[in-house]
Amino acid sequence: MTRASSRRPGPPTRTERGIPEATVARLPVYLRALTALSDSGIATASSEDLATAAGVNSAKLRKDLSYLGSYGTRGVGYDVEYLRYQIAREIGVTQDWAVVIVGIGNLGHALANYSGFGTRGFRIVALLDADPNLVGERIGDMEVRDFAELEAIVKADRVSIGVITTPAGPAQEVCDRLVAAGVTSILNFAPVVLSVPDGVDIRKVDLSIELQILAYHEQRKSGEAALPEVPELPAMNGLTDLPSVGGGVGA
Amino acid sequence: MTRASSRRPGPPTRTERGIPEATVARLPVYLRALTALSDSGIATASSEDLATAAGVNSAKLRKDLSYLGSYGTRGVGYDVEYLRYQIAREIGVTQDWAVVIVGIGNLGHALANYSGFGTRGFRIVALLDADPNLVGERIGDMEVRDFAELEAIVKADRVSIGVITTPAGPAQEVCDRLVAAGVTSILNFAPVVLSVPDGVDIRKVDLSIELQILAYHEQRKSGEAALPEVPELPAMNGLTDLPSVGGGVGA
DNA sequence: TCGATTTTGTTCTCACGTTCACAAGCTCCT
DNA sequence: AGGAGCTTGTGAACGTGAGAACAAAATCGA
Repeated sequence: MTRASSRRPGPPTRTERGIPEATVARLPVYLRALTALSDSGIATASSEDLATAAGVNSAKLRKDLSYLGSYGTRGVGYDVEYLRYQIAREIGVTQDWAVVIVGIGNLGHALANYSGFGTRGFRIVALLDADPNLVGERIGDMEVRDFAELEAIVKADRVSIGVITTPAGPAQEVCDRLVAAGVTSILNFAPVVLSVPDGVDIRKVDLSIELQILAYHEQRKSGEAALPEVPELPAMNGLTDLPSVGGGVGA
Repeated sequence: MTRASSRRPGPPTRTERGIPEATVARLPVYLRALTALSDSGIATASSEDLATAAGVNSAKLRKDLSYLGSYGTRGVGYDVEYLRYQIAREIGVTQDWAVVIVGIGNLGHALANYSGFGTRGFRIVALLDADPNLVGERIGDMEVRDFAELEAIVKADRVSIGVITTPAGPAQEVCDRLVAAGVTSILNFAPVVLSVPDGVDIRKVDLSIELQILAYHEQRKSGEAALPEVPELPAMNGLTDLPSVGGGVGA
């Protein structure tokens, strides 16, 4: 505890038992690669094999794994099953996490039907929507329940992860309700920036942002020097249809 | 060309007219924030206003925008409409990009119905699936067509972006066909690592990876020191059901 | 016209992430 | 037993990204 001040500047301040965020984001990829190897009956794999399967280079993979401990054998490689278990444990998917999905539109439907929810470790305990027309509908072996039941469900099932698949409009309110009910991790598919208090983790998945990033690079490829000629002032007149009331920064 | 060697070490080697990847990933967020401000009738906004709306800090926002040029006015802020146009142009969404979606399962359905496809700038020109039972089905104002028509469609509509929403199995083959047909940007929802030749951009959206990242942090919160006790060798015996044929690195 | 005030654009520094390269350590063969 | 041959784990160099801080430039009021 009091040794906190004695942290020497030697290594890049490897946080106490903390794994770099970039590494955390790759662990699930390694986990999937290991599962695939295991399913093929491969018992041992080198960092090179694993790296290829995971789509990264082997030095990065070895460094990532080194944050978890020394689970390999020099001159041999990694035991697939053993490493798989260690990574699963580190991520936390050896236990089950209860998940609620809020907003049963097209996307909510798709996620609800996602067989096995991608990977084991997650259990959908409720599908919620505020639309009375949707409540009661059966999806797979689940039934859509009223959003008003949120608090009871979160408490009863110890739900720690919420998935928001509502439109942008109600997303912040849904988020607030989730947090108030005790959910501490949120996966947001709505195209808005949600604000949450400290201690709540939030991740965002945004189709249109991904497409726009692709478009940027695409433009660089085909266009190269054929950019739209940098119009210093395009047809701005007439584009601003809105009255611009109260426009501005301060008042 | 020959000036390549004369690159001085002054700034962090700001790539020739190249925008840092981290900045590119944020530009769509700024674009959305600007659109929201514009819709509210705000005509001018400071970097602080914009940063709040976009969920970043203002220094980062200003630095990001500085890569595009000097589009603000000191002491005043940014003209919302003007900046919005400049960012849209830089990203490339002032033109229309033709998109095909391959794999019309639950997720493909959801994306096909996604009204306006999130943001303007993208036009779905075809929904493709290899399943004869799906071909012909109407979704919105589109009809599912046979995957075999891919090449013809890509050529006819100058499709540069492909979205893969198939299961993991056929994803790599679909990807290869897309690339062979001339698609140079791919958005992959299938839970596999796709390999593509140089010059083809690929981005991945993976629900189960996102959930696992959340689970990792969640475990840190509640568990803290209550990790599953680091079993050095768990119930490994019996877990490896598979014959382990040809298992190993070399042969 | 001039100074006060505001806000941008940029520089500098630090932290993080990636990659290289190699010593340490394991297995296998003789 | 001992050396040859691999493969891991890690130290060090390098590149990218984030944030603080400040000079430059614009507006506004007197």
